[in-house]
Amino acid sequence: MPELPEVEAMARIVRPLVEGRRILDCRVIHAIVTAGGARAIRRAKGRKVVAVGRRGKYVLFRLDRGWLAFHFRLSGQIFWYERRRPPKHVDVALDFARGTLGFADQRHLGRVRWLDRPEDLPGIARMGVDPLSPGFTPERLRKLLRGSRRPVKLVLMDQEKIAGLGNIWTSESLWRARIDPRRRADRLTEPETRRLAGAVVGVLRRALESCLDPAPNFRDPEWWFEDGDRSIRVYDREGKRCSRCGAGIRRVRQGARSTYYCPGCQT
DNA sequence: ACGGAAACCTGGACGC
DNA sequence: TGCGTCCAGGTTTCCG
Repeated sequence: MPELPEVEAMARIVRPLVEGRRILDCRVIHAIVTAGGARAIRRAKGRKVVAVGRRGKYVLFRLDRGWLAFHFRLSGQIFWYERRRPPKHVDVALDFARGTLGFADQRHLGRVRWLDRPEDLPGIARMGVDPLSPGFTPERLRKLLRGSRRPVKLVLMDQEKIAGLGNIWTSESLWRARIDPRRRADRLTEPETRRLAGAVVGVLRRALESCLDPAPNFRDPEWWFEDGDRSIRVYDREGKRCSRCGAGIRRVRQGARSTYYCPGCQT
């Protein structure tokens, strides 16, 4: 489920728990999340976590030798607990001196990988620009959009172009920029592109703030990001009133998934 | 190269 | 209550 803001929040909250600490043991409970790399994952045993970061929707642990990459897909989660009292659905557990970090995914779609270098993962090697980095400028976005005849929504979600946007925050960004998600990417005007770039950054910053306040509590087996104050204007609001113009929010299918937009003010 | 659709899993919501 | 169907915020793979 998590997109860039949620993943960034998870990286920040997990950082003080594991950075500088040694992984005393690495246990694979459900090998499916290692995508055939269960053996490799266990190499993390005995390694020290040097740094915690995020690339796109990945959380990366840089170890004193090698890397661990976590991807949450739709339902992946992180827990912090006492080794002998694990929460449900933990697939990979990293034991530290002062606690255990669990990667859990009820649906088993998430992935944990051991890597020599982050670029060994194609999804990371081919990753596009991070929308919260200085490299994400209106000019950069313009170049990305100019090269595609696809609907602008699908281009924004293409991780090889822009890394970190998913279905929710893409819909929200387009609403904020007042652009119809079905528009052909290469037909956006320059002012629209500038507006869109600003909207993406604004939406993600605000979402990150709300993901951090209140911050997720990995010790709580029920934790999840607060949905209430996430400033959602169109996502999952089909039939409800647009807060800007009062028209009814619509849902359409794009790339086999739902897009929400306001037909009144997104043109 | 590009775009579309299916596959990967499980559980929840909904209609009958 | 039970059953079937559809849906889910992501990514990879396959196919035309």
